[in-house]
Amino acid sequence: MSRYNHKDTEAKWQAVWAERRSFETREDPAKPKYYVLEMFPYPSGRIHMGHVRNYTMGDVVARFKRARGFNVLHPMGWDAFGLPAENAAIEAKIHPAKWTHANIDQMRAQLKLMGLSLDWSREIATCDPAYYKHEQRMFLDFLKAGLAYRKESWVNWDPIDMTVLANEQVIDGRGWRSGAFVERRKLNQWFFKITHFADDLLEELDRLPRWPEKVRLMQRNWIGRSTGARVTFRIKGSKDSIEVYTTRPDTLFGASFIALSADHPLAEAIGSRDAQARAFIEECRRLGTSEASIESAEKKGYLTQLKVLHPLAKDWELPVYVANFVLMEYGTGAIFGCPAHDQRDLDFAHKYNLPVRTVVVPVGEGAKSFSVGFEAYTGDGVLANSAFLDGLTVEDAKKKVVARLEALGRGRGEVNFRLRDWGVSRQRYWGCPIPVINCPACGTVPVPEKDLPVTLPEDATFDKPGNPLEHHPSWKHVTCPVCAGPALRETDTFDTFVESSWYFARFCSPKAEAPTDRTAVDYWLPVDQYIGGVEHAILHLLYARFYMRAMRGSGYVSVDEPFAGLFTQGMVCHETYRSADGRWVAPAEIAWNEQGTAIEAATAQPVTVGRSEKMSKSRKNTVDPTEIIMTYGADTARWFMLSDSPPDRDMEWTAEGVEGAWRYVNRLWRAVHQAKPAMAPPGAARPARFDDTEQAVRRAIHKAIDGVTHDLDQFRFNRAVARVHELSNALAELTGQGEGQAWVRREGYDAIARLIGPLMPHLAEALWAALDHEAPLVDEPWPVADPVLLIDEMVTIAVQVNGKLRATVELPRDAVQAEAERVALALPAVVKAMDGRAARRVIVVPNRIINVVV
RNA sequence: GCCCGCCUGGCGGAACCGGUAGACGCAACGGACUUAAAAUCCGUUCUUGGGCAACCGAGGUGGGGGUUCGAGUCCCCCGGCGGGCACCA
Repeated sequence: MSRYNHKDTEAKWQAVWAERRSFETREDPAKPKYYVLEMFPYPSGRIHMGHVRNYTMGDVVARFKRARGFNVLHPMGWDAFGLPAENAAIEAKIHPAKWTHANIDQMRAQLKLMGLSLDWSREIATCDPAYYKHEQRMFLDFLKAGLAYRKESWVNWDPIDMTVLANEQVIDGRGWRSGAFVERRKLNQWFFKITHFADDLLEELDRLPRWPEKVRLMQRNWIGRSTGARVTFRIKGSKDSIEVYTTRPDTLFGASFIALSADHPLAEAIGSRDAQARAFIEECRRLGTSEASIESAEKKGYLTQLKVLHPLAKDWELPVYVANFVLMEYGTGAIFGCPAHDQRDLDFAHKYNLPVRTVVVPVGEGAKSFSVGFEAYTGDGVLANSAFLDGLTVEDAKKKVVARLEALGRGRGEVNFRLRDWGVSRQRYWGCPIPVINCPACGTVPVPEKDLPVTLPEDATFDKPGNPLEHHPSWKHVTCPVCAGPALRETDTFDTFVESSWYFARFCSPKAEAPTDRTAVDYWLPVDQYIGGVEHAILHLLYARFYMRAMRGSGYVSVDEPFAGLFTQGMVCHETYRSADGRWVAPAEIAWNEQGTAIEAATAQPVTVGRSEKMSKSRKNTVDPTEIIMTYGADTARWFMLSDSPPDRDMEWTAEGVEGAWRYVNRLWRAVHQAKPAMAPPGAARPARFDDTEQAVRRAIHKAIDGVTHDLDQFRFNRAVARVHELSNALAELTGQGEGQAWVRREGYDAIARLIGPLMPHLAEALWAALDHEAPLVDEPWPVADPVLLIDEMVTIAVQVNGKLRATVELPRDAVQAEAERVALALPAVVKAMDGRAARRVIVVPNRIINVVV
């Protein structure tokens, strides 16, 4: 027996799979399909451990489902547009396309070392015109369908990246990528009308049972549906009125002011003739999103000359403020303030000496005695001081007041969403060009389909800030397809989230003439199991859900929901190391001295060991997957990834852990070779009888098969790994030479090879071949447990006295209750614990526990 | 501030539907093999008391309370950690 050689073995089996085209897939209506997809990577240059974890999990699922008879689609591609390529162009003077493709080549080679069961014939890169031309074509469809539109709007402007960001890309007032404080600017922007599907996107979340509840909740909150009312306040001495949106129309009689957003048209109108108002509005805008601490920003208002009339009471006038805390983008951009029942309104009222009228009284409090002090009352209760609403519950009052407003023509029930339309314009080169032409005579004209794709000019320059497409001398100058006059091409490109919103559909028919081939997408979609990081819980997953609906509307697919199952994996973490002068030190540069303290290998100086954190370049606590694969092999890396930590939780990468996995790989290899001399040949006839030891090991084998099957079905990879360990420990107990043992040994090691097939595919193949099987394991079916062996004949039953364990007893399975009780009560330890007292009650849970109560 | 999740040995974690807490791995310690080391193999390891021992007892799943014959698991309160949203009317 030779030592296990991971390099030769892994290369050999990868070549075998490639040669047999084991993972190339076609539609086959005769077989059940299973579409497994991991979130495709951005080609940053090198794969990292997060990728390894993600793709290992996906590969386990793909190989497992394949063995269980599914026609499995498991593709891979590249999310290839994006800023880093452009930054490389600026910094390293290399063209984004060249940079991107070089990275893809390198990462593909790295991924291939992992032995993933991918159908590489379907590989796509989103920066390829053969991909994005379909995106452009679908955009034209969306435009026709009214799902894409352009509007002048306030945008989040990233002054470093010199581009617009979606709301979702602004984190704590900073650009998600550059970290720069975001400014507010008014620009003409393209939008996708995601709000058109707001209700549907929300409701369908309830029909995604195989999504984590956490993700569904996050999307629910993000969509933010609220039920309320739109109320019209007439302006005193004018025909005009102010519309407000409220979720608490029941508190209308507690109103003491109206507040307008600084961006409200009426506020702007006031500003145009009132210098003080104008100054205030400008102050609000400067604040915008650019201050990190909106939270601490003071609530301020400017009192206008306007008065409005209460819609439900005679001669009740309310003052109108312009306020810095009212958002134009939500509701109507105006609110009515009810200080008694809203904390922010209460603070505002105190600041500007406005009345506080309590109109909801908690149940059990007297209407006279209860009043609001410095804390607004937002709970449930009964209406008071509210005319026709008095005595009603909040719930009933809402209904009644809305009915009254509707009858008077002063308002109506309305639903609002927090969700905003998706701004997709980016002032960047390395993205998909938006296929429209702006003609001074004809306005916005779609690029005719025959002129697609609109490709990026290759000779763009990256030496000055801003959009290279805008700077390009000729690219944007075109003739209008309608009037043939001079016109300008749209120089904005799509947000890269557009490409990732439909790539999974393209994988079904990656070479189709049209964006999709209906036969293919109807066969494969939806994705049965999608796997990726929880950081995409909102943006990517919501956009993709929107996109499927839009694509369905244009006839490209017949499903609304792209991902039937979703699994969000945890992060890969590692200890951090810092030198005395504060530098981060990479794990590869760390050594341990004789006292067991960490030192920097190069300088022999001690380093401080910090807590385990997500692997990141900035903390330098990364471990290079390729180096691990070179040293230990892909199977070791995969095995360690799957061991110990549940896949949805963060895991810690440790050198000891990898070593442990490596030892196990070698132990299994040795065990099979040592067992072989006393092992029945494949397909040997089963002996007529097994002795107790043999029968016990057979039980262990079949329980392992059954357990691992369930574990893999439920993403409990760590448990599956533990079960394989248990099985190999059990097999090691077989030390005899007899015919029965030889047969059980065969059964056991065959089972192990099959069970680790999805987990450590190369080692599994090598063991399978060493076990004298001719055909490769990759085409072998998944083992099936013998149900007879899953049931024990004898069971160990715990015996408690007053809930405390006193003894255990071996009984035949399904023993008669009375018999079990008799045996238990006779046990010396039980008799002792009962101390002469009579049993008041005996609880017998069959095959499990007996509890004697005295 | 609002919403959600989590808390089990030295560590990662097991524990089906409320039924023997600590599977499996890591680490540590002891031993075997070896001139020695590595590798490998065997054994021990929740805490604590008693015993030469096999063993016998007590306590134990963040803290407190409750439901139950029985709670890591269910309920209430408190604490800690993590995540999401955050002027959303």
